[in-house]
Amino acid sequence: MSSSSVTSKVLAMLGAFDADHAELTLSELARRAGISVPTAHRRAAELVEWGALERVGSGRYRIGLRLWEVGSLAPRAPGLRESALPFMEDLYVVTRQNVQLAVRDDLELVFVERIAGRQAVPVLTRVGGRFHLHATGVGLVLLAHAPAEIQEQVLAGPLPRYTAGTVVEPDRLRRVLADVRRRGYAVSEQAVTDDATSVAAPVRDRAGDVVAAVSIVVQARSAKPRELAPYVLTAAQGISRALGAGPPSTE
Amino acid sequence: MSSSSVTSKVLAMLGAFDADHAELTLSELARRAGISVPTAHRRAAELVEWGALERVGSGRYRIGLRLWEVGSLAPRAPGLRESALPFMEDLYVVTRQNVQLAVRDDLELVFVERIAGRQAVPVLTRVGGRFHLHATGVGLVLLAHAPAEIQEQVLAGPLPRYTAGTVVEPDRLRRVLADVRRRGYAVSEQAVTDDATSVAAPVRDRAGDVVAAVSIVVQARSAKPRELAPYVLTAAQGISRALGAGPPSTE
DNA sequence: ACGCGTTTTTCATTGACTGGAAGGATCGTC
DNA sequence: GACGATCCTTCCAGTCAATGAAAAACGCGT
Repeated sequence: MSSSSVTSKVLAMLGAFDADHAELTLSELARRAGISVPTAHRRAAELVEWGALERVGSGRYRIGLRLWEVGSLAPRAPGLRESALPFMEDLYVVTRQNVQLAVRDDLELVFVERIAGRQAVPVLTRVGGRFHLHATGVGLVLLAHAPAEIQEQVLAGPLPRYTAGTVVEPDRLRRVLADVRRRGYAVSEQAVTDDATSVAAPVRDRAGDVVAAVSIVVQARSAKPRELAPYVLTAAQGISRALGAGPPSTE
Repeated sequence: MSSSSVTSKVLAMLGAFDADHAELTLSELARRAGISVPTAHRRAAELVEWGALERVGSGRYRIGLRLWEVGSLAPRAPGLRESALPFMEDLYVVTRQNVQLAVRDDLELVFVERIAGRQAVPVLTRVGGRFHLHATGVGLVLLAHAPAEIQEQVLAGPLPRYTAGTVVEPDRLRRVLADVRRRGYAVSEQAVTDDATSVAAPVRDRAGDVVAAVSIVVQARSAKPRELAPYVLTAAQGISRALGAGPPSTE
């Protein structure tokens, strides 16, 4: 795909938006997409007409409802979320803590769903957002069960440090991952923020492959991972069953 | 936008997918998008490389995770959902029934969020799906508060009938809409399926405009709309407050 | 009214795009 | 294994949609 094709330019325009740049002027959009202003203007007009972009009163562009609608057909995120939500609800009702669901895409995780009650600890995640695999509970589960070449690529770094508790030494992370697989769930203690601990478990599909991870995120100072794990594992098993997975077995 | 532009063809390809056609062969994709097979093949390759489409083992195409990620930035759906979810959770915990959030796009509603416990009545909605405005609870709320020209267009029909209870006569629908505005909430009794009744209330933004509607859907035979309304109204007011709306006032 | 930055339009040029045709791949049937 | 049908992938001569520099229009602040 050459960066001179129309499709690549249109996609670059869609990719110009992120959580910190949810609204863009035409000039900003052109600059971030790496194309000329008149070209961005013309392509934007088509995208607006179709609904992929919307233009607000100030003349700024933002992502449109239609794009989200079409994106809602993606089986790996909203489709998965549909199956997982009842079990995540149950987990939320029982624990009243943040419940999260994530999938792996290449070397990163993508947050698919999050249930956050109003008393829950603040988390840095955003549904639809991406994150590194090596620090969060869900990330550790996804990494521990990822193909070997993915694990090697992640372990080859860079592994950013978020807190003093983030595991960034490859050898140590390897042992953490082996522990996740042996134990059947992951604990991430103050590895992303100093006040949060998460417990995560793997979600499997019909073929038995780990396709997602579900977790709860609690206050670090009141965290009791060993007590929480059965709840998370139960939710993960429920979701797995909904995805057609067989009964859980020891790995 | 001419149907001969590249952008329109790419968008037509994305639009070729729907809930009943979540996976498509190249030939189906080309046919549904109205373009030639070689053109679809080339554009699909670019879309796959970027992540907007994914290709599965059978060679079929489906919507890709990246498109959903970008779509998650759309303020009118997932952004709104973020603010609404805690209040919807509360409503779900109290009622244990289906909770839905929808927005209006032109002459239709789009379901933005749905919380469905496992004991709740089956509903026909899909997050990201569209529906007519004149039958569901959320649709009636959105229509009742829509600009006059939108209301006139919807009332001009066609108004499909789903059940014997669907209001399809324009004069009668007008009175229903006036009732929704006067009362402050909408009741849709067996208007979509024979076994479901929904109670819906308006969600307002900072400017006081109705930007969404929230509802619960319950079994028709056990429905008591007047008892349920306060719960729905409370959730709607909570969401409105989260969106920056002022205190509720009599309309 | 003026200056400046942003947006929108113009237009000659051309490179990206096109689809019919050909070839390859897959699958089911005999 | 041969054959036919369908789908997928590539080729290529011709076309036309796309391009960006430049100009015009617009909006805002002083």
